[in-house]
Amino acid sequence: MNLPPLVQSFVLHFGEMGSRWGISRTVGQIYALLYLSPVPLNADDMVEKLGFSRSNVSMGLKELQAWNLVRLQHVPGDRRDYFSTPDDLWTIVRTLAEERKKREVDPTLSVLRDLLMQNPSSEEERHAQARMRETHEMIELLTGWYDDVRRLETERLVQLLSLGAKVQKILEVKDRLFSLPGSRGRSDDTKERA
Amino acid sequence: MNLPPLVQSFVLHFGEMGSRWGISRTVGQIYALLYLSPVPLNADDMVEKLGFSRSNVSMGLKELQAWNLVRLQHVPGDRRDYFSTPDDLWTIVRTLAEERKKREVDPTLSVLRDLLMQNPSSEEERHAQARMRETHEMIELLTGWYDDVRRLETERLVQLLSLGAKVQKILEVKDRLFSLPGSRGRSDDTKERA
DNA sequence: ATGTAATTTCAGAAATTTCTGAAAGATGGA
DNA sequence: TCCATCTTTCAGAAATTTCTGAAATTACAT
Repeated sequence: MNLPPLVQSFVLHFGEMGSRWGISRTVGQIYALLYLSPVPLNADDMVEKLGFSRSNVSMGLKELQAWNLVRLQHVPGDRRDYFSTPDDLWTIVRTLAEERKKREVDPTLSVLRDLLMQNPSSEEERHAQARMRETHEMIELLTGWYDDVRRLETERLVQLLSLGAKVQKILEVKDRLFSLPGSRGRSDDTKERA
Repeated sequence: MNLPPLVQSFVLHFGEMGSRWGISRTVGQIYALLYLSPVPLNADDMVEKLGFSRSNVSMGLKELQAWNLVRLQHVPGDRRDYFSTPDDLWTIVRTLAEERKKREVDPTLSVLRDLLMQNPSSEEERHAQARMRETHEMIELLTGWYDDVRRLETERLVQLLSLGAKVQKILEVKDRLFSLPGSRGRSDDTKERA
């Protein structure tokens, strides 16, 4: 591996982390390298810096493209493909969330919906289905929230995240101000979503 | 595999999903089985229902215990170990988040902090460090938020999630009500966190 | 203590995933 | 067109992960 020490440590760490996620060590390293690079890199650059085979780099780049995580560009007068990551880290995070949802959450939701349609033919299956219904509801709640916040502009999103649980306080104020006495002040909020 | 069809489909699906996460197919299946089961199960039950070796089940249970995802219990007059998942799905989700943070995020933060302490010895390293700083900040923002909301009672958390991006609207109202003219109304919100 | 039932460990087998080199396929001049 | 350069594909090699059976360990009852 042919990299400045700081870069190398980062690249190695992300390789390891990569394998805890769905991606391979190689792909993790390629991405880390691109992420830190001040300029776009071509496949041979990566071969040279990371020290694995040309074909492995090719595979890795293909996978990163499937994840929408890299941009392919061209340098004038050079017909090799150059790759880079988006400059804005938020763009990367959003893409990551989107793609993971597509690969992991959506298929699960679809399986759950399918199983919930079927008729339980025993007490055991009835209980299992109840559990699945619960699971389905939680995932819908979570993805519903995600679907909402991903539409926010980054600045707004950051603001919201910085606030953390303090939103809670503001909600309480709002409840006190606008709810009818006796009401919990939630009905209209929760319904509107649908 | 010796399971009612509904249960089997669910178990198989979670086995596959499991391998997209850090856990093996086996572990995923064991957990899915426990999750759907109306009663606690012992290791032999699992061997019988899932059809893999006793030792594999033992390993799987050990891993699930390391993740804090199962409860070990005993039935009177039987000295085998029985396992179950928490009844409350939120408890499971919270544990999952906690453990994943511990395994994935915390080590990354620590590597980043370490690398940010070091002196860049080239323009390339300087640029890389800037990128790492950005990364570090984003992770801190995200985990800060997480740290905040995980303390909420479940009911409050659900309320917050149901609200989705509509909090934004309420914040705008609050800004209009309480900000000095010309101020963006953010300074106190963001500072208070520290 | 001794025996029995249950659990864990662990070395190697089996399966899966990752990686490579060689060959095939593109692409863009001359 | 042909040639040079770059990229992709793919079959098998290498590495890693998962799984098993046998042996070791633990825990409890007599």
